Amino acid sequence: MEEGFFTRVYQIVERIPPGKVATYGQVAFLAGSPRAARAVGEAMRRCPYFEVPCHRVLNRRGELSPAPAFGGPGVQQGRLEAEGVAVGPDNRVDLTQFQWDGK
DNA sequence: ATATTGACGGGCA
DNA sequence: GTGCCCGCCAATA
Repeated sequence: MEEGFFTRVYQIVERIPPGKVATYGQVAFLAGSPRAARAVGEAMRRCPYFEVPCHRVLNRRGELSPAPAFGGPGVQQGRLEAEGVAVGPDNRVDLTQFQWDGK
């Protein structure tokens, strides 16, 4: 019963606890395709359900996704800070401190 | 069916 | 540490 690669990615993203963030590569790895980070980005861009905390998924550098894609500047940053994630002045997060362990 | 795109990752300068 | 090139996977036109 394969519901699609996207659905699997959404399940993993929903597993990310508040106050933590994950990289596209990590989600792709948990999804079963460690090289499908790009496909994960597409899934996040779609974000069909609001239950999917796509704002917690960052790139390998801990940079937040393009603000326009989130409906406006500061949206993703505001959500992360509201959960306890410190966002730097360059819209970056310290992955060494906030990256999800995957458990 | 093929071609192009896209919220990416790793390696090297 | 940042920036550029190439490669990977899945979805869309």
